[in-house]
Amino acid sequence: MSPKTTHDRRTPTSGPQGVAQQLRLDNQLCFALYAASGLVTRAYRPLLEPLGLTYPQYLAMMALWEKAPRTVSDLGEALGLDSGTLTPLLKRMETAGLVTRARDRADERRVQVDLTDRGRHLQDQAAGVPSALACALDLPGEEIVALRASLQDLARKLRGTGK
Amino acid sequence: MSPKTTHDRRTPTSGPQGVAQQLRLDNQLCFALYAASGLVTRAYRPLLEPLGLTYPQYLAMMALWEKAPRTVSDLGEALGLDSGTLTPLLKRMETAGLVTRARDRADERRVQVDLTDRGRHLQDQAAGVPSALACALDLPGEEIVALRASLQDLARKLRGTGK
DNA sequence: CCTATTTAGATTGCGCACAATATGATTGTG
DNA sequence: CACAATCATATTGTGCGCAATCTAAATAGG
Repeated sequence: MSPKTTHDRRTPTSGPQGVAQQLRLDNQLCFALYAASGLVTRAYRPLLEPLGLTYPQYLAMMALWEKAPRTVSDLGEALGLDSGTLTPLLKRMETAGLVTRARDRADERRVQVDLTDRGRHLQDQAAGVPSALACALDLPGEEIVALRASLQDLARKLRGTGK
Repeated sequence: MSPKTTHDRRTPTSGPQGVAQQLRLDNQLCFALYAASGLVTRAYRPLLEPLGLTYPQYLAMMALWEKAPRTVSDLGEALGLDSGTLTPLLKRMETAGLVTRARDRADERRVQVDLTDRGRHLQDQAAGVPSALACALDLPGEEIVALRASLQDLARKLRGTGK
């Protein structure tokens, strides 16, 4: 939290017309990120609908396929979501028969989320999803790697300042 | 995490360990995008709160600062949002005194959204937001440009397949 | 003209997403 | 042991975001 910031003098776009230019949607990295993220979620929808999953649920399943059982907060840390989002999401997945939720015997504050057989089995059906989407993205492999690295770099920096 | 490829198993683009490896969160460009987008929205929150705006509302204001009045669908096209999202969002902004919504006299199906004086004035107060966030991102200018270009490229490709 | 189709928004219902708050379990301290 | 502080999760309220559906206005075709 810097008290007074004077960083608006360093860009070549500052000045009388600078502000309006900076506030243009097309010039904003952040809007490009927002728009691309929404488009990707939409692109997943038809692929995930046969599996009965939404995109955030699919991400939660991926986290569980990597490691289960795990606690709600562990899952939240992996996904960058809090309990206010995860609790209802996991309840829906429990209703769908994909996961179980049970209080940890050793520490009753925790809830252990585990996969059901059906949830585990879903991984086989999801096997084709990443490549199907990669196909829709139609980006060269190097660019995917570079883009992912840039985004992870950005995320790392924001995580530092955020919390 | 060596990017070395081994034998193909079932999928055409299988990675080092096959399906399980492809379904790892960290290997997914899409999750990197999802996570980064959420982090950026969170990073904007404290900057926009003094202006009384949420992040999507801020994007809508930017679109209106570029051109106003404009119709709901025109705004929706610029932002990649539909009327189900925009109608309540614009109503909240109307309640906040930032915009007006009025049926087009010439074509009563359309609703023209325009800025109020207060809405126009807000642009001055928002002038420091992009640079403050750029500061938080802490990315070299070239990388921002490259990242934005990659995201826009990706968005263009997805827009083609989506609709 | 007069109906049929198309178009622009609004509405409804569901699912994230998060801040603020509440609840109950565990840990720390005297 | 008491009891305050902390911790993990749940709940509540607000705001996106979209599919499906509805309404009214504009346009097309006969």
